[in-house]
Amino acid sequence: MFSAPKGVPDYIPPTSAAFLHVRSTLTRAAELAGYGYVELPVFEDTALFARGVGESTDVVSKEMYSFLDRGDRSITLRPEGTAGVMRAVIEHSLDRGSLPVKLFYAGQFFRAEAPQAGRYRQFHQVGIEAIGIDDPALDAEVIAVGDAGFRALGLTGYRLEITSLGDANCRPAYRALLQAFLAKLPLDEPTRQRAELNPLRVLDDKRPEVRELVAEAPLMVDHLCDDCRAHYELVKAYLTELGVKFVENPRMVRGLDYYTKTTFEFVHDGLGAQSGIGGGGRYDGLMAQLGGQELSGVGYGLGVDRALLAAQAEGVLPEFSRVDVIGVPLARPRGPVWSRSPVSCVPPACGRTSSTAAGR
RNA sequence: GUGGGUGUAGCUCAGCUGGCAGAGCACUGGGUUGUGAUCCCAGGUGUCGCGGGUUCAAGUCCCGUCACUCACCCCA
Repeated sequence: MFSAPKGVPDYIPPTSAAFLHVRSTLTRAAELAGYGYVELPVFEDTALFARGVGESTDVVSKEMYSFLDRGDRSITLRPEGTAGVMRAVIEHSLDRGSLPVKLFYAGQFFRAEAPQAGRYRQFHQVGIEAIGIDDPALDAEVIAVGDAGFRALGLTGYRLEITSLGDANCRPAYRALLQAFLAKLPLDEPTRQRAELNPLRVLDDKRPEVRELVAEAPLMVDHLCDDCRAHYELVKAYLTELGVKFVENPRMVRGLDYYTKTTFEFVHDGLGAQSGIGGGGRYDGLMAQLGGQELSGVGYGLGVDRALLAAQAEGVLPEFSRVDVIGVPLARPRGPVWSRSPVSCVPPACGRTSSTAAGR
């Protein structure tokens, strides 16, 4: 007997109806905000992700599904959406029209991780990208659209965390400062290596003893350059203006290298260890890095699978009825019976009769 | 990759200290009924994950193995 590959979910009735509901609710929020749909390939040139996401990230270094195609080209099943959207924008010169370019997508993504509650090897995201405008108002808009999607689902048990990661001006100096701080701490070897590769991640350590050690560590938000600081302050002001509630989390970590300035995450506590139901941020250097113009961008990815789990945990999903009408035969149907009814309808099945019909 | 938990009917699960495999739901057939609803009767429900071992006797105890799962890690 066959079974689905490890870590890959099947959505079957009745849960599949809820899955569609969640996905369409999240995409609807993007449509309502004026974003245009892009349908992009599920696999791309491996180098696109390596360069876009960052060679040193876990996603690229050990979680990609890569293979050689028949022409010996290295192909990778997409682990995230932004790099592919940037590629398409550049390839089709969308960035040469009016800015910002506003796009959304929905689909499957793949990461070869150990499966866990809310973490799958094939998972589903709905994402948006807004490209070409530096204005912090755009950051606030993107965040608000994501928040609106979750709210439309009926979710209330999540919080929005935001912070700023600085940019090429201020982050390198901060990073050196943090590494110098961490080097003086009595950390175990794996953590020491993490401090070397991605020092921010150490700030996010779950172990209480480590949290205590890094309690006094310098934070990026205290070392932002003037430009980044002003940007961050405006994002917060705009969010407040939009009525979007948020909390600042200066220790937030994102898994992709391209983020600059604003980053954010939607966190839900009802899912188990994998609490992020969506996240995103600004990525000002990415377009240029992938061979496009020097254009900024900001976007998010929302986890459909996790949003579904969250909605189930909160009990906010509507009842999904597969059919509105059931046809009952009074005599044995003698051929195919198919209803053209505008309501969903189960006609009497061939080869079956009710005991009533059979008895008369 | 490293730990913990769980593998028994199609599904959800009982099975206490070794002693003949069980319940509910679902399913099939029949009966009642102007529903394929409800109710009643009858019935498949099974390599007890797999392989060894201990024992007169293993679903139960021991070893191994595989799968699933949760957690670390990482993240949507």
